[in-house]
Amino acid sequence: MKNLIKNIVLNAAQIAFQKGLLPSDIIPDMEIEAPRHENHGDFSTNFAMISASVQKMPPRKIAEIICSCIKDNINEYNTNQHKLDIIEKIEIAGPGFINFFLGIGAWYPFIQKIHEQGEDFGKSDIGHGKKVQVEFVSANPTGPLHIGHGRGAAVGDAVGNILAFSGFDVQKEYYINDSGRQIRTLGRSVWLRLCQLSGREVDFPDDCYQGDYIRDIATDLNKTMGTDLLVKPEIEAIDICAKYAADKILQEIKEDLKNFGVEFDMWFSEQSLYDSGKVQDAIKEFKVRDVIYEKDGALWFKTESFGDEKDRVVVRNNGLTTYFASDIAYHKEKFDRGFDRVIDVWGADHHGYINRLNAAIEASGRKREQFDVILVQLVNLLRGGQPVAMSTRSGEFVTLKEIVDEVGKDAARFIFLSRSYDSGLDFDLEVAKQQTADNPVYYVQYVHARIAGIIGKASEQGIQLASSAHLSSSEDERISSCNVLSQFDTSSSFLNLLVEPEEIKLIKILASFPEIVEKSAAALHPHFIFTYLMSLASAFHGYYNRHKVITEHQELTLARLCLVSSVKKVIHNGLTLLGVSAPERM
RNA sequence: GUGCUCGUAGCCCAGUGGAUAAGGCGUCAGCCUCCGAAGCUGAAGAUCGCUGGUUCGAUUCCAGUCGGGCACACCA
Repeated sequence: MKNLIKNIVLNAAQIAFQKGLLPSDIIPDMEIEAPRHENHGDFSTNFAMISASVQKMPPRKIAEIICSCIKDNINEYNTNQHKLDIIEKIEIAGPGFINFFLGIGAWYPFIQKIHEQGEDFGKSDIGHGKKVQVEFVSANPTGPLHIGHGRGAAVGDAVGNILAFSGFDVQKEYYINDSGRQIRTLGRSVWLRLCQLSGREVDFPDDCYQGDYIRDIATDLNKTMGTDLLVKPEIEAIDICAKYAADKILQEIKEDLKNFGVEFDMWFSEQSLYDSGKVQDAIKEFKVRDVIYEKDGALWFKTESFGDEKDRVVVRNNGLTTYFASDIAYHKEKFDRGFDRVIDVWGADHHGYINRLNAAIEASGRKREQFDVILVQLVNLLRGGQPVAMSTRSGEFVTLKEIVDEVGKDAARFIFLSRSYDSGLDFDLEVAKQQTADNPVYYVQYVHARIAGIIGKASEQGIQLASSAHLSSSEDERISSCNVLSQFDTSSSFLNLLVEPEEIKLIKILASFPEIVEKSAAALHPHFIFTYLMSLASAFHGYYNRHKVITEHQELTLARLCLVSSVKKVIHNGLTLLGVSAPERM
């Protein structure tokens, strides 16, 4: 629809130039937008205002010329199968806006489109099949996932879904930090607990992992191979403990994510980068590119010349590589695997690493635009308005699993995606659990279930979705009103019976879904979908309370069933992008 | 101290250059003999932190300033 308006304006500008009404044929990049206020029309363009300087004319004058050219040709646009005007009125307003008022006939085709496209409505190809990798969560396998990981998981997963829906070839990946000191610390923590279990007197230092899950793992290990382990040399025993524990914790992380509705295409091990020599290869490559130098017995990467505040060490003077070294190798590896674009989702506390990683991307010969970091701000966990005390050091924290168990996957994900990840988020367990208006997930899911109820009721009354639904045995297909549409759209234009303001408003919102998805994909902001779903839900509830879908008048009933089942489909599509289910019953 | 980020109604928050700043909570007043009240309608509530700049136009971009959060290792 926006494109149509744009073409109309472009066309008019052409004609105006040819007729000599406008001195220049330069067309600046105009915007077509849906104005906030209804009395400013359905679409509006700033064409006249941004053209003022090139045309050397006042904006309102340009707007008048464009409008008269459009009006001369208006009949070209006003033909469709509903025999209703598409362009009803054009106005000049304010400083030079050209406002388009569409006739209701312009909107009915969207209902048909939604029914034809179903789960594909909203899809686009703006990604042109580009390969994109979204890496998220990537928590160390040294302890269970907590609420912050949950937000990152919800954001990363939704961004991946939205990009895939927009024509990108998306891979979701989890980077496993299974190398380095924290894994050794994990091994030591388990081993010390194991020693305690066998009755040895040992100190349990502060820098070890304190959580109860360490004891549980030690207990397991004690049962299976406790005595064998205790006679081994300490270093070897710690190594075994580390492997066992990391593996076990990773399995639990996978399980928790699965229960949270997140599935990764790839689990990538940091250790594998060392094993395959890729970390050393990357360092060699950087030496060849002359972006690495030696100082004080360490190797430094010249990140400062790529915009970082200072250079960074990649190999320490004790010969060990830093975490940054494997990160360089990992990101080089990502692009070597053929991704055109790489997106990392990080906790906001890591923002200090963006510059140095950007440096690594550029030094590897990639463009900075190919790499995005999504910084997800922290989550404050509350219960009934009171902060829940959490301390990693003491090992006392609420895990993602506990949250999902308590409030459910849908409520948790929806709340995580309800705000921009740029802002901190208060997550109140009591609110998330309540089935009240405070809890937005029910507000939206309720629409879906309510419509399912209406369609079921209509079906019971024999209003027909059922008779035309041929022989389908599945309930979903039986209640689908696609069949109704195909039965009617060739005959009378029964959708014309949808004339209530609330109905037109609903269709307009439905029609804007593809644009919202596109914006959401371009900005990498899933909460646009959230906001959209809330406004669609609100419009539906308002409509529902004012008008009956099932009426005495059969064609009107069918038209309304088509409308509400369109709403149901779009709600479903939006919720699916966010990883939230759309229940038939609640 | 340096860097990043956020300041919008009593509280939470949307709005990535446009016209009269959108919702929700809370408060007040209403709506179920009727397709699901997990819903709806109405009222009150905002100098968009402050000061400048860029422009036809700034909540939005830039600079400065104040306030909150975070980060500033040869740790991961």
